Amino acid sequence: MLQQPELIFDFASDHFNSSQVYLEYPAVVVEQVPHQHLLSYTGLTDEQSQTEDHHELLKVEPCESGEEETMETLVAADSLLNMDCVDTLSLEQHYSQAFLPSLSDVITAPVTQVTVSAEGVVGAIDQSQWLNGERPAAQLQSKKRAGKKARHRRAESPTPDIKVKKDKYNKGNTLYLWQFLMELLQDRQVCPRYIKWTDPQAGIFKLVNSKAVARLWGKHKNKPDMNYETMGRALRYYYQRGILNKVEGQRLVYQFTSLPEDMVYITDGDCGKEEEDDDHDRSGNDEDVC
DNA sequence: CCGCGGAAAC
DNA sequence: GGTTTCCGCG
Repeated sequence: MLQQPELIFDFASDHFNSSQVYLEYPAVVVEQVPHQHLLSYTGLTDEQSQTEDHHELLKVEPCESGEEETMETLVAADSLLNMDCVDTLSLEQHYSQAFLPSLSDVITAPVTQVTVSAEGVVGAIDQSQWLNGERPAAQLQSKKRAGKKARHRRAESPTPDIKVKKDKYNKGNTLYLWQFLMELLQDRQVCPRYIKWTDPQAGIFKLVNSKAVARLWGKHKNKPDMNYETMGRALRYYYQRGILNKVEGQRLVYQFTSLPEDMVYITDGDCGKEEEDDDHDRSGNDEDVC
């Protein structure tokens, strides 16, 4: 019934260990980062370094029936996306570098509408990598998790130690736009509402509320003037990089050329349903969307 | 409003 | 390098 916070922490730290190496250092402050929210994106200083704003914004109203995208919901969703909860933190780890070979392969696989993901499940840590393929794949990864065994003490020390990771991948909070969109696609706060799959298995999604998505993106990047026109340009650059395709004829509809191994798909018909393979007792945080 | 890609800045 | 910003055009 109750979930042990220790487990969660263990999960988180273990997770980090598997792909990151930057938490070896004792408590060295490499550099001061001006913005706290930027810091918290690193996922290490999360619990302590939350700003007050986020505390309020965190408690999101389950589901506002209003179709209008209010600023509150947007911000709240954003904060939920980027920090504060372990689940989303672990999500970032999913976006290492690899891609699936191709979507056609995925389609042939007996994939159901709902794919189980490792988030929140202690023990399913190792599937934080994507299947590797031979896309243009601007990024290639040889092997992450070398024999590094950093053990991470997650104690509530009153001294907020600031760590800045200097990894080759994903410096700081640098979620790429395509990663960010995938996060959105897996977040019930925004998925059916602002962005949604139209054909999950084909990687086709629609920016139902382009304005809202752009605003979330702008918030993430700290670009208050972000809009769909600008974000769309970035999206269009993905064409030539083989990350995205445009679904022509359908406005606001794009397609990922490849998908992560353990994407959690949220579809319309799947509103109140949770996707869980095990029937573990769910802690009482169930709040259904819609 | 959406979509496109060149160009340049960041 | 990955956008961001701006633009002319469709």
